[in-house]
Amino acid sequence: MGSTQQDDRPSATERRRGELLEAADRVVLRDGPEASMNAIAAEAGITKPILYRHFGDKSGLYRALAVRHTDALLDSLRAALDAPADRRTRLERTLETYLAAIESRPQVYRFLMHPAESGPAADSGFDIGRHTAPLLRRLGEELAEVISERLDPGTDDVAQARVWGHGIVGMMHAAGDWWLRERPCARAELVRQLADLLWGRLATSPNRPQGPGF
Amino acid sequence: MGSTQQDDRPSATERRRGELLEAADRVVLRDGPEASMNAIAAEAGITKPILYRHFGDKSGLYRALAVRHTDALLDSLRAALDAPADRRTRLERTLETYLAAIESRPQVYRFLMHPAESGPAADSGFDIGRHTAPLLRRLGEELAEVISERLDPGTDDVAQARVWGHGIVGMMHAAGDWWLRERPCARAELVRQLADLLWGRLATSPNRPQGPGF
DNA sequence: ACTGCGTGTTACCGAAAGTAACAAGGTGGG
DNA sequence: CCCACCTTGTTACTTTCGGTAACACGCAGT
Repeated sequence: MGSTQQDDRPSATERRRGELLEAADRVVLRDGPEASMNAIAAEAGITKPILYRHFGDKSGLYRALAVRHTDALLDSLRAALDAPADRRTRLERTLETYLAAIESRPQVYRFLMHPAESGPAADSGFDIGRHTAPLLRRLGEELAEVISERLDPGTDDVAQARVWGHGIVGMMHAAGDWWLRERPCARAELVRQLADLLWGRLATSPNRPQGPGF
Repeated sequence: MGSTQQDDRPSATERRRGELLEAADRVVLRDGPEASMNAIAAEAGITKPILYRHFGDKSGLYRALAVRHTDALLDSLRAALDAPADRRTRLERTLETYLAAIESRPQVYRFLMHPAESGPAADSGFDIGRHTAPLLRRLGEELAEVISERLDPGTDDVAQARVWGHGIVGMMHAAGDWWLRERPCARAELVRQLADLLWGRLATSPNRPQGPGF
């Protein structure tokens, strides 16, 4: 507090921190989320304690790393989500953007979804989902915002927007995860089928003629 | 091989294994997924090497544990999914069942979703999602089966059923995870809103009158 | 020149996964 | 009767990794 410097340009420390993050990024993308702090330090050309001075602990480093990628992905998704197009087109573009992202850089995707912060925290309280990637939560909230901005609030509760936001994001995530592993179809096909699902096709599809009914 | 015994009743070894699993279950539900093998062994009244003889390694133990709970949950979900009722009712009952399960035993839920198997495997290949809980995959396949059983296959590709299965499961999971953490509404409310979403309400809801349009 | 501060080091601690190597108890075959 | 054999159990060890203490260099500003 009280620094006369406006610090618009990064201080030396901040630049160093950025360099360390880039080194960490290289290692994590090469070795996966279980990369050791020693390996990261070695890649950066230094030793462990410096990492700890900058990031506190491993979770801190990983959080900083995740924020970077998450911000980048969120930016491109926001663009697709806010584009001036009709609802269905925007949905398809957003799905497309997400799937293209996870397809082109699966290691990043894997890291973001599985931070694997297995700290010896010995937390006695069961805070569910402390390990789940914050990316999905942020995305869900973001989408909820867009939904409640665009949809008539009289349509239903405002809470509906948040449920839908998280629900849709979860659908996208799970389908994307499965698709990335099994590659059962082209990306465009997946996009269309998910959009169809959200467009109410589940409700209107006919039953099998001779099936178990309903 | 070649045992004349039909081994319908559990052998002594299998019974022991079951006891160990129950002890592990107690510890994991008390301490979370980061419970140490020592702690589990202590709870079972024995020492580590025995656990390793029975389960190979920590992942093995956790897998065995997860299979138990997953099977139990899948059984109750199958019941709701296959019940003789109309499509919407079945959907709502299934959502209800799932949410009730994760609500009543959040520790089990947390364990199943975050196995945290951080083995020193040093796998050079990036098999995405090796860490994700198999529960969701199994559930997705299960639902896909039900969908393709019941829906007219002429409606669209058979592949559609799998996309929808995984997508719907992901929606349920993400919404449930968020709901469990924030508790923004009653369970029945959440069920209704998710069902509405899948019933095409996203497509038919009107825009805000003065909003950004579309 | 002295005082800080940020950067860097080596050397260590503690916890946890995983692994010998060895001991004890029961069981069937000679 | 006794010996091999299998299962259960132990103690004691290695390795790896997250995290920390203590110390050393370089470079501002006063």
